[in-house]
Amino acid sequence: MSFAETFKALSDPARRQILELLKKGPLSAGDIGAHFAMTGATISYHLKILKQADLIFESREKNYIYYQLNTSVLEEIMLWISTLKGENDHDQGE
Amino acid sequence: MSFAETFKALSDPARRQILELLKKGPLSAGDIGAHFAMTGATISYHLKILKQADLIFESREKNYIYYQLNTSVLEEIMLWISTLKGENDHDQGE
DNA sequence: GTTCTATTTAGAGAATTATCTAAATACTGG
DNA sequence: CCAGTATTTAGATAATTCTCTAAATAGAAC
Repeated sequence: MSFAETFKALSDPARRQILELLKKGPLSAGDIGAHFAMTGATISYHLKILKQADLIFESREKNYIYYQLNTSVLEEIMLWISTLKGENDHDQGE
Repeated sequence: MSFAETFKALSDPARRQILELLKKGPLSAGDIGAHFAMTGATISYHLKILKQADLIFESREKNYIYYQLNTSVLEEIMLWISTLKGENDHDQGE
């Protein structure tokens, strides 16, 4: 939810990779786990953190939980970085 | 230097605040420290991490070390986030 | 309702990170 | 060179984070 939470969530390589996987479309927790050498429990832990940071959301279907990228929070991060770069007032980077 | 390093560096609130302070211009380590309830040693620790992530650079003058924002790495982060959002091929967000 | 599959939660341990105090380094200016 | 100020480094500790195993929950399908 908070800014700090989002940055923290993005700070882990595994979590960033999960986001990259989800870029192509929704995946179940199991599908995601198949890409990593981690137990399902650990994947679940990372998914929880991404969820709390609002970077992903889930939808349940049949026996599975599908995870999906939520891009709206990324906008906020972009804005923070832009502002830091001094591109506060104008919307066009140079 | 690496991507991972940059995100890690950005994940700490104090370090983000340091970057925000530096937005207005160069500051000495002491000046930066004056804004926080931390010892100088801890500030130095955070500065080192920001430096290693290439988010700041230093220039020595007299008895002081001045720190300054380095925006070039921020571009890379922005790009990564843009790509994640699916704005890969076109440079104009919608 | 029992069993099977998918996922999460709980609890514990190892690794990493943030912080402190004390000491070291670096530079200034007499 | 000596004394003073600014900053970093070293070493220790507390807090946080990542990971695991084992157990719990949720739903599906028979």
